[in-house]
Amino acid sequence: MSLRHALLGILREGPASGYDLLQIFKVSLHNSWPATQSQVYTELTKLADAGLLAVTSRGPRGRKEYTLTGDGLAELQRWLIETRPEPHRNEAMLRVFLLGALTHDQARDYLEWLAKRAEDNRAGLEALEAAIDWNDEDLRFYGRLVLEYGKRLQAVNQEWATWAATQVP
Amino acid sequence: MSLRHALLGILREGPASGYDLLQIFKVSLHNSWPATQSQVYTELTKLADAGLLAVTSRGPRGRKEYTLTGDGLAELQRWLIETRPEPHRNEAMLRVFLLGALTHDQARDYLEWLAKRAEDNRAGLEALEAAIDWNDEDLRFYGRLVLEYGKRLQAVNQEWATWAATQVP
DNA sequence: TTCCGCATGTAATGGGTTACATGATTAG
DNA sequence: CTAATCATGTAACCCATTACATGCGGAA
Repeated sequence: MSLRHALLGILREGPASGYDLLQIFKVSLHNSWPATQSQVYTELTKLADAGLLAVTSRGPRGRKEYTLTGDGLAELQRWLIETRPEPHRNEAMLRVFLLGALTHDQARDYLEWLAKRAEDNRAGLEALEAAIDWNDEDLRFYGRLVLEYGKRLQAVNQEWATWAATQVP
Repeated sequence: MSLRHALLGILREGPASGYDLLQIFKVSLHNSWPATQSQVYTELTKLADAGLLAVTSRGPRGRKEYTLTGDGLAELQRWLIETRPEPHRNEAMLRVFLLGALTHDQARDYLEWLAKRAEDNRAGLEALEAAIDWNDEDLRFYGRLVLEYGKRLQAVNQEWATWAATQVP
């Protein structure tokens, strides 16, 4: 259950509405933790019911602004300290594992597509880096580390996929 | 719905029981696509009902051996050719994003733990590589590519996490 | 006044995890 | 005989995705 903690974490920066949070998910968090509109709104309601968030103001069009409570911050810290991430699924690699079911040409196509996607992703991250105005806040600081990771990861993805395509007979 | 295709793909190598498949998931596939016992058995039943697999023999203790059908192979190929993987969630990075909620010491601990885990994973992959007896079959060939990817990925993970830990004030 | 963007909510469905439940066979 | 391993199945719960459904406010 990590969406919950992602929301608590973003709200640590300051109050925001569900709509605001969705925009943040679209730009900064999309690469590490995608979330849908439906999911965000239902989770916010649950978090407010549980007392981890509070509705602190209401605006036009039914807009509700949520603020992190003391309990919410405590839960976020507990989760970060007491639990550790599980290794995650990698569908791209599962597919490589199964490529023996295709012809060599088809397999090579897939690997070349992976290389291209990695290159596109890398370019997207460079663009994001240029677009963000970096203040010295905590989230910006750690966001920078995540961005650096993304760039390194996409570089490896691209190098590996390019190499792998040459290995197919 | 990828577990379905993972099962079809493994059964392309030859008939196997649910129990056999679980062992394969434990050793070879655990890193790219973990699956639970419960999930494997229910999915096998569904696949047989759909005609993508057939029960071709029965052994002691109710053992059922499943064989890939023509329809099953066709579905596997269709999935590999017509669909492409979505980018996946990365909980480890989500956590980095949220580390501003902790003290610098606690954040550094987490990053150092990540580095250590990457090192352990890498060692595990080396051991796996040494343990596998490599025949020249398709699945072995592509399995080798996946293994190479795993090693490169863990190397980047380790380098990045080690570097990131030094960046924390 | 019309369209776009803001803004929220819910229902159906599917996949994954945990837990429960059972029992046969074989090696020591 | 007894423990470990082989072997399968099901129910409850949670999370995520897709689709449906609604409506206000501001800009042109």
